[in-house]
Amino acid sequence: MQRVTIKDVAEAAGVGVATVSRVLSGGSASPETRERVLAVAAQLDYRPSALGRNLRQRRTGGLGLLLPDLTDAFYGALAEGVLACARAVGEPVQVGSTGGDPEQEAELVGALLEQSIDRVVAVPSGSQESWTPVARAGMRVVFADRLPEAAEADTESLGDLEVLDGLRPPRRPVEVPSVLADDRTGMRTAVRYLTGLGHRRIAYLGGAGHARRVAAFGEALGPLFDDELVVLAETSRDSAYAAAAGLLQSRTDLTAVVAGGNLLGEAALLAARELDLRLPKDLSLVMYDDVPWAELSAPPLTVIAQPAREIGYRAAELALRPDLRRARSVLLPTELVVRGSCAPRRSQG
Amino acid sequence: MQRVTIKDVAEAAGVGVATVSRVLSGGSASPETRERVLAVAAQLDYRPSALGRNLRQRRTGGLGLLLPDLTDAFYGALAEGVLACARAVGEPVQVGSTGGDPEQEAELVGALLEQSIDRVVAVPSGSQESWTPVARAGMRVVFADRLPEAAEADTESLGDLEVLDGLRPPRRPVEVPSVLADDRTGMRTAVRYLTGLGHRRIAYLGGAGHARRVAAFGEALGPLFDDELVVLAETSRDSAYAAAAGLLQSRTDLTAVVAGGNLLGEAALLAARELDLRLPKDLSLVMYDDVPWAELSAPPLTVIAQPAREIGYRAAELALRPDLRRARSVLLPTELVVRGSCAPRRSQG
DNA sequence: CCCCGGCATGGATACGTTTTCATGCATCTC
DNA sequence: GAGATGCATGAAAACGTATCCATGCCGGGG
Repeated sequence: MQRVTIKDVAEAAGVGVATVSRVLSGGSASPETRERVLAVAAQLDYRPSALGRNLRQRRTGGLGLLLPDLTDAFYGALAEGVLACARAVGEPVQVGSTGGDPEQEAELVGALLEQSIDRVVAVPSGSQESWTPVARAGMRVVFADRLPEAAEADTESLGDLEVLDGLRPPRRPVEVPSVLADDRTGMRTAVRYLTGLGHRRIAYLGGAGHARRVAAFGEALGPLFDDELVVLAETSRDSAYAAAAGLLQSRTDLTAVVAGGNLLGEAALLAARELDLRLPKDLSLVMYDDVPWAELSAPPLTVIAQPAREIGYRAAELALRPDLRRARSVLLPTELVVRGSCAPRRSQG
Repeated sequence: MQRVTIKDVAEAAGVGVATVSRVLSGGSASPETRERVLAVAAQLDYRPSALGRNLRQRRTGGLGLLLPDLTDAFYGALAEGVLACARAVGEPVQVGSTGGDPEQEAELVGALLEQSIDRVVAVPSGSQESWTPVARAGMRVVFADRLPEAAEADTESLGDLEVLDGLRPPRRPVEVPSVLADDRTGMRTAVRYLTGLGHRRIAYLGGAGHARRVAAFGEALGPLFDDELVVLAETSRDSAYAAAAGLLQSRTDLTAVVAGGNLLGEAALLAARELDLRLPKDLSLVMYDDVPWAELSAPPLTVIAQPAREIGYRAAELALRPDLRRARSVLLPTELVVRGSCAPRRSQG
């Protein structure tokens, strides 16, 4: 199983390897030479080896994609978007599933580094501090769906920062472009919808990395906000269920829940059923992500639709297209799709 | 942004590059040298470049994964299995989504070839004829979930084959291992369950590449089989819905449907609702794939559960682990999970 | 004492490509 | 017509690694 190399083509065509390379990569060559080389290459079924090219150019083409969980329909759709864009520009994509674990994420980033893959779209699980170095190291990162959160204010690390600031001029922060759904208005729409139905005790059932949404939730609720009604789960169905069950069980006064993802919506539905809470009579539910089954569940779910596929596509575009080099971040609109899982708050009793 | 190379490490440690390479890849070296090299490498934060290694070894590590659609929960879970196994052995995986289109699949295989990635797990969309050459070319292929189908008997290509057979001794077929769910017993269980409930007109709503399932369906149904009650859709939600709607609309005599995948189940549910068919009173439905929402839909769906994640994991194992080189194919059990979408056939009326 | 085997080591080579640079030829300009 | 300009072309270098092979050292056996 000998591979046909550029050298073989060159010999067969009676030209130098440089000429073959030029012809194949669009450089200049005389028409007759070009034609001959192309003919020979086609006849030998020559395929340039990405290995040689990559080594020479000190970089691997292609795109890394890091996300928490392909089992989550939202990320599945997002991934499809990324793949679609990558295919459009002819780049391969290497996928890693982090399980929401910063350590695994770091490992996967390391693997990309090792492969000299220098473009990545990521749904980040790690902290901002863990991403800054990789962006600064020259990797072209695009965040999708959410931004990494600052590590919790650790006095020691703060001290470090101050020392560093004293020694060197403050480094300008690395600009990492991102493609996000507009959580602010999305959340506001949902919350207003619920408050409009008379709900006052509204909970947010979220996941790790939902700081922005929680903030938006708080902002939208205003004085009604009660931080005990915000529950964050890990990136797993079990954890989501535990969080949902815990929330519904401990806070019997709440009348509405916003689930920050389709896994969390699933969990809420399951937990509610377990506790014999009827939707929408006993509990109103708004779920993030307009997954196909939202329409099929009992009751059909009112959802905040995010353009998952487009988020992925745009993010990949930002990462791959050189003409978007200096591109800024993108905020995509969401849409409240009203179905049957919300009802006016029934009078106490 | 200069990369630290093995040469840098060698110089810093005062040894030759060969020694560094040996130490890092487990070759023999004196203990003190080894220690020094490792220390220097760690201190310089040296990461071997996959580029150099790959070129030298004329092969890229890693695994290709080709499947029809990441939006399909079944393939999402399968992909998670593949990724889990790959991570366990430290190999990156390159994912391509074919959309069920043989042409795109071929293109993606080409991309893998170009990258010198020589191991792939595939949910094949192309014909057997399109896969044989790639397996024969030395790529280590493992089929997951289904096998490629023989191209439809085309007289011309048959002629070609005969000519070739005349010229050379028949080539032994390439053994491509596979990891499949046991469609035969799975389907039989489902069909028996439905016939046991009194159903006689049972349809199979399948997708492309479901030849094996159709065969199993026919076998299980025996004399009740009616090939007009087998409908195959393309790999898309639209196509699935069209097929489902067409089936339910044209064959009002049928009382039960087996949907060959969760997308098809979705479609059947949607179409039934559109036609005001109530489940399970007017129509019984068994769906392949125990997706999380099966429990949440109205009614909860009776499903044939396939171990999607394990299928992926085992397939990746077969592709990646060298000690399984001569491994044969694997058949994994399915399970009928009875919920609420099937009922006894109501007496004609 | 000498030779030989074993082992640690480093130099050199090859992997397949792109790109730089020099060369040669032809055409254009004054 | 001579020098200048342009273009097509090929030789060679470089990318970072693994491996072959030769070298030198050591110790043990004859």
